[in-house]
Amino acid sequence: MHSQNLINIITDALPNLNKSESKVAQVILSDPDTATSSSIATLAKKAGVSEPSVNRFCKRFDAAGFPDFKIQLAKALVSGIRFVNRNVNPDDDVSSYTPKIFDSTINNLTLVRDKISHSRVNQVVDKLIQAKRIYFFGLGASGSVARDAENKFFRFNLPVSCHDDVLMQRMLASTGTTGDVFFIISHTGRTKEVVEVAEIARANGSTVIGLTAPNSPLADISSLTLDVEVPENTDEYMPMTSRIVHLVILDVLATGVTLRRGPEFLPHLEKIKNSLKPTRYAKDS
Amino acid sequence: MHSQNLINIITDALPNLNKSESKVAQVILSDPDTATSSSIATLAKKAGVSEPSVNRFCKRFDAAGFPDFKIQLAKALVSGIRFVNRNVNPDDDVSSYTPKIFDSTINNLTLVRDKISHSRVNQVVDKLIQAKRIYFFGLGASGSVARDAENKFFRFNLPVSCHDDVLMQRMLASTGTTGDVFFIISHTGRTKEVVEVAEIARANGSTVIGLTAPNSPLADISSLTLDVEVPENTDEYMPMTSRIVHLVILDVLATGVTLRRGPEFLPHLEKIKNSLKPTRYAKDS
DNA sequence: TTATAATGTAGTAAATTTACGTAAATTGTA
DNA sequence: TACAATTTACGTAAATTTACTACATTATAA
Repeated sequence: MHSQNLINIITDALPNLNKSESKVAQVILSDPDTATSSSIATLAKKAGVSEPSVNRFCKRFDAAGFPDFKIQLAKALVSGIRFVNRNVNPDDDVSSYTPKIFDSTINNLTLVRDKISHSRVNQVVDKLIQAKRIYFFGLGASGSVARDAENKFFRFNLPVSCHDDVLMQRMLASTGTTGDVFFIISHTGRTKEVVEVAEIARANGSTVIGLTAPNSPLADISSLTLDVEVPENTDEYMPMTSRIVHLVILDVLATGVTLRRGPEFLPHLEKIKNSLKPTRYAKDS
Repeated sequence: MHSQNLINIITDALPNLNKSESKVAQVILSDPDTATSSSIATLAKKAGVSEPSVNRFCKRFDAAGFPDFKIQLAKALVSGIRFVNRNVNPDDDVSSYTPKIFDSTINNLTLVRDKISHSRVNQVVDKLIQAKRIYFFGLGASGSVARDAENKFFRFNLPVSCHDDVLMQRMLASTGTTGDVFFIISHTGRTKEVVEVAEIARANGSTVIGLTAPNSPLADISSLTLDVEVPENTDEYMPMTSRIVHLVILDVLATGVTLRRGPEFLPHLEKIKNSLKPTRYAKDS
């Protein structure tokens, strides 16, 4: 587990803070970057509290004092959450919105990296290894995620397929049996058709793995879920980044499967890689 | 542009430093972590120089003073750890390989974020806005990227399609005309079929935009390229992350197009979003 | 009302920075 | 090469800023 980010720690502690402590917290969270270059006096004034209150605040979060706190804060900023809440504005130009979109994606990846359940990942890898067949299902944007997953998992010499057609999904789900794994990808986990397909699959004894939002109908019906909690889009210009988190999680799963297969499996992967060589121009042309 | 790592900067400057400056540098570099929690007096003593010398050293490296320097140093330490390529080892368990894969992806996104040419992005957005038709082409893993792009760009009320079939791509390229944009996605930029398709498209006067590796055959033949330089995979267990970088760049482009369309275009996007509502279970069920 | 926790005031200690002077190094000249 | 002249490097000490401590006051809860 990654050491929990100081900013997250403060955010989590927010409800349990005293009046003046929470004033300090708010000022720091609203602009952590300037906080790292402020003196204790400046910060105290901005928060409307006394200097010792700021100092006590720092000690509450396991810092030796104010300067030490600033250093921890600076570290926390680099490790991820400096990207918090930077919306794309209608009057942004390229050099504004480009890094914002990258940062938003990076931020979500960081959050999921620190939050994802390793034991759950392990369980899913177990299921995938034991599977007689794997189906990747997704609709809309999740359709291309499913397709990408197929492209990765066929390498394991397993019967793998992906489907973005609801009727096809229904039919396959109804013919599934124990040992078949239906890996269902959905951002919201609330699309009726998708949930129904999951129900059908489970009714037939198949394993359903949901890569989706926690506490969603799809998560409830799945045998096993990989929870992806990506904050809702804050503005209409910021693209949906859950797809990308899904892809990385599938990368993790594929790596998990590869590692379980052991080193004797590597030549097989190498063979697949080499099969593409003749289709390419040589590197030093 | 993001600044380079402070530790690298100091290391690079080492030969050009004064006697006492280099003493300070050595003490800092030998144990940067304790340096971040030392006072200027401690550090000066350890280096065998006066306190103002340490202060001057800090200012030489664009810090406001010693405390500011320590903060920059702390940041550099955190980002440095992540920048080291942490390979997946055959005996890694879940809690080892999971964060490594996330970090590798995050690193690549960070690199591209800092390197991508904003003017180039702008030019591509121009072309996409003016396009009479847009075709997204990709093979293999890039096929699902192309598909994702279609899913995003159809919202702009433009004739958009995606194709992962080489023959289809050839035929479409040969029927293209001025005003058509062929957006070709390729990790290596060296797949012969893909390069040939690009050649055909250009021969017919169409615009070819390459989202691919710089200096590759595809980049050479394209009208406009978005260079993605993702370091080669260092070990066989680490998945290819260029797909993900491609997706984020497409997010950036889509945002660019949306912004150019102006706020009067938002209701159209909203309409598309709302069209999906009836397919979903309500949020508070 | 009393006890306890929370916050602020004022003073103190520590740390950092500035100003200035001396020493060292560099450059130019004889 | 030797000897200024000039620049640069460095340290001392004082000034200033910053952070912390001890104690007083206010608010809160029992």
